[in-house]
Amino acid sequence: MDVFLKTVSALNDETRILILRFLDEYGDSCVCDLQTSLDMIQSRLSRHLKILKEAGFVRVERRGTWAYYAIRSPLDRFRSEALEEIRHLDITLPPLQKTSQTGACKL
Amino acid sequence: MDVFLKTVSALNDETRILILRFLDEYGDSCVCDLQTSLDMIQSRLSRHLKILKEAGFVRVERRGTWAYYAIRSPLDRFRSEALEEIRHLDITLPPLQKTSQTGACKL
DNA sequence: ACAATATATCAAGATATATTGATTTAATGA
DNA sequence: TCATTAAATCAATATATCTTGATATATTGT
Repeated sequence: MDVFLKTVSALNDETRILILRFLDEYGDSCVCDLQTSLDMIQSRLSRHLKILKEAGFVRVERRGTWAYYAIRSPLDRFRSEALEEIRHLDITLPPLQKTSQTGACKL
Repeated sequence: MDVFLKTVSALNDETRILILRFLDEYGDSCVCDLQTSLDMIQSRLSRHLKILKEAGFVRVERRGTWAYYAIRSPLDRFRSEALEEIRHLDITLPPLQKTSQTGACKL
């Protein structure tokens, strides 16, 4: 698929917009933190993170069994404009819950 | 639906990207010109034009039985960035066929 | 090597979106 | 008013995408 269409397609989902907004606000997060904070089951989150990654919005860094996702930097022009739009959306962002640091995730 | 999501959703389709690219290149066009030039059946075209209109990308002007569509101007920041991206895509744009001017459309 | 845990992938069903052909609406001209 | 034509909408089907629960993979510590 064309790159632009893939980029747009990745933006075309409320869940992914929320994830992007979350990562933009709180910075690097491991999947289990996202799970507890956003109250999503693991497979769903994993799927959307993959789509965001393949669309060039996020990067992953593995540390042990954990996978830390973050907004890619630098983003190209169109993607940063999209992120800027997302930044100004009226989204009620749930508070960050750092399960990964306080102990094991045990989800 | 949220405005941003609606905007993105409108971009998330090859047909609509082609239509936007076409209007950007050739300017105002009536539906029958789009039909012949892009070789699309009328109902399909009409549907996509409606989506583009409701997403704020195009405007319509009626002249008699004809409906002329054009890129809205000015576009807001995000939409113009999107259009700019589309402008640089590797799309083989079919030539403009002005059915509406040479006579009746008779499609 | 084995157990435990985090993450990724798979399969099935549910939901949304696109395509087509048929029908409806609206404007023009005889 | 009636016939004609452009464009919009509708109904049915096809296709794609999302969600969930189950399973697979990979890493750590014992």
